[in-house]
Amino acid sequence: MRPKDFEKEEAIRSIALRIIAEEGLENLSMQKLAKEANISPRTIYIKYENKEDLLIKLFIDEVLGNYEKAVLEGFEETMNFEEGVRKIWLNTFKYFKSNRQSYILMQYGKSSPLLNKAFKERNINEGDFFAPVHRFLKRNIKNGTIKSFPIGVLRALLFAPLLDLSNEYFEYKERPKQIITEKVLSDCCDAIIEGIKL
Amino acid sequence: MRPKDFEKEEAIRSIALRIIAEEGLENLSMQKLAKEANISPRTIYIKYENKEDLLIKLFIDEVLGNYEKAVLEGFEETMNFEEGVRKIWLNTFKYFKSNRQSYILMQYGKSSPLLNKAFKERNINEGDFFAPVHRFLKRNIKNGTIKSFPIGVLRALLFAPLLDLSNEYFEYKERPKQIITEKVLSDCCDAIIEGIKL
DNA sequence: TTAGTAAGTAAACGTTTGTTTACTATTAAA
DNA sequence: TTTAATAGTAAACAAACGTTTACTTACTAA
Repeated sequence: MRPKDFEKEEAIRSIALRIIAEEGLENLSMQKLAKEANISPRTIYIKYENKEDLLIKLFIDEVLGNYEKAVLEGFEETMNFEEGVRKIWLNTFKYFKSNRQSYILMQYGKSSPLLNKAFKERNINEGDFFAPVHRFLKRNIKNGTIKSFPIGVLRALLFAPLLDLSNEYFEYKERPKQIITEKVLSDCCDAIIEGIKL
Repeated sequence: MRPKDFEKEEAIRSIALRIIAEEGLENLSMQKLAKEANISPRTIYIKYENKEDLLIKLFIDEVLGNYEKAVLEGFEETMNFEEGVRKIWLNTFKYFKSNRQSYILMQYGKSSPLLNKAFKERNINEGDFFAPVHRFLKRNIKNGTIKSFPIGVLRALLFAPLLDLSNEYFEYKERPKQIITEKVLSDCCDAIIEGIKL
């Protein structure tokens, strides 16, 4: 049996992500994707059932998976609250900083009816990702270290501004005076921690 | 001269928004839009140059415009810091609560290459929206009421969690126990204000 | 009352869409 | 060296795409 060519599989994924991020999902077609990857359209259908299947697997495996891995690098749920939150903040910002594609796809995931549908069908909920962070937060509530908000609310308060800050970084990237310096980022993190601690 | 039928114009806009929010931008076609609005495709081209023009005007006028109006209702830039921030929080949440479509389109706007391109071409920047809020924030920095972050950073810290909280509200809407109660929302607002005040 | 004009329609334009058919290439196992 | 099976290709399919052409309708100003 002829073995799969994993280089082709990788090409399909990376080129698809590039087109979505740079030209928008509405401009991703199977034929365009095949052409840019130098393969026949049929080859995509060997690896994915159809376009919807491709998009969903792309998002769950590549976007969410890589994001989670980058964010949790070096994070231990036994860290103290300040240390843990700061670690996640720096990891997240570092990841998006060198990876604008992921930022765009992440935002896209929040609004896409297709992906929301897929998540419901597969019974995937947000708690399945970042489980160590959730346990970390729960422990710190029990400890009495932080205010007792529902997990989803804590996640919003602690990490939602990060996506906007990453975007702010891109907006001003070409300008002479960088706005999101390490100091600003660190001060932001402090401000948020301050408001959430008991 | 035969006058424009404004009901048709309104139908085009509201149906287009519905399709984008419920089925995704990739499923909005001019023919589908015309069919659902009970008009000829040609009629859309009387009111908009092409599909891109329709999408951009739709987003700037309907989505951003209505959002700004709802958020600023009853807000005065002379309010004191806590009062002003709380007003915006409650307005925003109330708006998204009864208007999930806008939430989805708002998120879409953040990721869409098409809209980002349009903003650059037209020299629209975020400062053009919510000017009263920006002046309000600047005054409170000068006052020494709050920490001296760049405006874009303050905006992220103060208002970014709101979008996620609105989504959290939807996620749990059908469940017996509501998570985002008025009390939780108010406590969140307090926590953020606490971290930002000097 | 009528002439002029923009609004609107029905139907079609050439392209591109997602996907499939019919075929060839490449490899592991027998 | 042959066999069986999957990977991959080139070309095509009907359907849908954005947009336009040719025409009709409805109203205003003269």
